[in-house]
Amino acid sequence: MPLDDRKLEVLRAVVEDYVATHEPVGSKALAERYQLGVSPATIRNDMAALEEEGYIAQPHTSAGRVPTDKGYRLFVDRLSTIKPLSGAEKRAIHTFLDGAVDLDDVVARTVRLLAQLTRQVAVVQYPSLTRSSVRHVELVPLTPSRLLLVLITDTGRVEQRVVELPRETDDSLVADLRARIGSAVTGLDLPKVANVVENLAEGFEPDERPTVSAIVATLLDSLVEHSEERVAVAGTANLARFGHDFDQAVEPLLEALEEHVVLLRLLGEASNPSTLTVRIGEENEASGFSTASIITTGYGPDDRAVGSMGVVGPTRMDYPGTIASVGAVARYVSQILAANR
Amino acid sequence: MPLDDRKLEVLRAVVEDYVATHEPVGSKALAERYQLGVSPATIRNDMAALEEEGYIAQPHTSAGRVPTDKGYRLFVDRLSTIKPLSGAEKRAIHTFLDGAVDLDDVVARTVRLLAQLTRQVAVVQYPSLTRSSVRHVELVPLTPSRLLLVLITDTGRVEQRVVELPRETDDSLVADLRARIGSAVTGLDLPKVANVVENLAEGFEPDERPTVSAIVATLLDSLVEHSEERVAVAGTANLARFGHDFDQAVEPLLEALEEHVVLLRLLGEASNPSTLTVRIGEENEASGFSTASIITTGYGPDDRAVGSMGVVGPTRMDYPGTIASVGAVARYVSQILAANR
DNA sequence: CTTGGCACTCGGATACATTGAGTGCCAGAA
DNA sequence: TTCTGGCACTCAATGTATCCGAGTGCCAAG
Repeated sequence: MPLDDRKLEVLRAVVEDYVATHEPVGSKALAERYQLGVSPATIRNDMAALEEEGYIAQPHTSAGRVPTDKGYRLFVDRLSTIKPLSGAEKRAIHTFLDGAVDLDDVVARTVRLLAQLTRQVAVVQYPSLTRSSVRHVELVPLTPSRLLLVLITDTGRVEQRVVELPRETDDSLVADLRARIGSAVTGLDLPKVANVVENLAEGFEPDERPTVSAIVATLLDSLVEHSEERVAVAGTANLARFGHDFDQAVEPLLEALEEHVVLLRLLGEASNPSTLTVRIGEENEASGFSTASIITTGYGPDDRAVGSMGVVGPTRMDYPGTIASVGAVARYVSQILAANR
Repeated sequence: MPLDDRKLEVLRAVVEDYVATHEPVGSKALAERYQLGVSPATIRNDMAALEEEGYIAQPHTSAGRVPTDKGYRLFVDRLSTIKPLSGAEKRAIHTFLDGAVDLDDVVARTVRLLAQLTRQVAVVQYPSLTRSSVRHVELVPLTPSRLLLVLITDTGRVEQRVVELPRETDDSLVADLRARIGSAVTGLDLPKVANVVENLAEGFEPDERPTVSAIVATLLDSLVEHSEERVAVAGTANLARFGHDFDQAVEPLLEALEEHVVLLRLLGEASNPSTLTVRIGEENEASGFSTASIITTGYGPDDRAVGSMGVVGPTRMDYPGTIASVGAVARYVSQILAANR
């Protein structure tokens, strides 16, 4: 049996009411609160059909209905329109993000802003190194046998590593190295740095090569091959506050939120800043997220996604509002990144 | 009535049993589990005396006793000896921390290690800028009218800020500036940088002064005056797992843990790495921490504290074990910082 | 000062009755 | 057909009564 328009209207009403009240919703309550133009008995029949198709379910026999994952999915895909942000929300985005002094600050402010707007847990990935290019490489001598390698990307990330040199090295060699490495890699995508840099040592005097190799090895190892993706999390207090919204324990969620590897998998890799993904309940393969929904989107300058951000909340979340918030914040952050390039 | 030795023994037993079982402890259970050498009736009398003095209390008439804040305080101050770490724990500290590649990594690993060892929420403050000195200053031109100011401290912190220049500036001026600012401030404590640097512009040509002033202003404003103290937090999942240990909601705790300003006040400023502070229950003036205890210590190379670290847990925590863990981790981190100097 | 005995207290567990929101189904109306 | 009102039924949640026992305070004897 196909679902006619009224049944879809009933599903929408069930979802909206359940999200608002957090209680199983019965036919009578629906008839009272929504203008469906039919009696509770008719709604009961429709609900029975919706249950038959798996869009809603009963926690127990004598209770109202609750949307299933499938029901939320249909709601998100076909029944909801994105709720425009309020003026206050728009203003909050601007005032919150405009004062950021550097990339770390942008990310920190963004994640707190998202958590505050959506009242859920927010996650923001730092711009991925593998999607960035080199803006500048700096070598800072610390002692004759140690130096600091600083790498600055076009997205504003600044990474540094201490390099232990195999022999004492004077400042002029360091300056020479800085110039040659710099001109070799500046402007390059980080994944391409590997190709360019690995034969760099050959252009030097034999007794300088070990030093060059040490630096190059550090550059490659920790910044290209083992480059860590970093993430920031905020709003875990919202988990405690609205934790009972999840039908299961919040503990596995909190654990997952501390496991950045898991988080990164959850964020997924967005190829395009303008696409927004909603994963509902069991659609998340990660364990512990069966009663959670995740809304993610990419961000980055000029439709080139350099990272992802999103929020994690109970499946019974306000999808239209949350989707609008995540989208708006991502767009504004993308603008900021584009302006700072 | 002064507390004789046996009464103190009883208090110790009450604390230990309550921490182990998390249940109010009665006279009979004490007589069975601890070799106090007296009958339950005698223990009852002692407990009545301890209650009279405010060291223990009864949740309700027909229940056992529970230590009060005052009881824990006495226990910590006079009745407990620091529990030596197990071999596994010592090994964990070493293997966990030895692989750190830079300061951010040291802090990140430390906070996770602490959370894991103590099974509580761990907090680590980054080495304070105000207690650090300048190791290196770098100016990286981004565009003709913007440059990146990078500051590296002796504790390994790397801070960067974008400076908008009032006019276009060529590389040679930047190089000159770098050299002069560098030689002026390298080695100086950050709080002293302000004095040295504010008249630096006077040594330059009049048309260069606005540029110099812009850089100096950024340096002062964001790195000396408004220098943010940063903190890392881990183990919030432990709050959920053992949250019922707190007699009240964990929500205000989670909120406080996201408010880094509050956290910094809680950590307090440790002047000496070897002193360790225990604040129990109501001794924490911060709201929401009335059933929490905080154990903090400073850390830093050579008995010079550059930051604090600690853990937050329920008042009914294993004080001897937690104190030992916090102390050991802080000492090892101090060593690492000393070695990397 | 310590101990065994004893009456007393009271939170928590158990059992059972009551309530009411909500359902499914059916017969009659539109 | 499709909708509606009526009605019996289900079952979680709530309330009530009762019991149980860990634990106490007190007292008199050792």
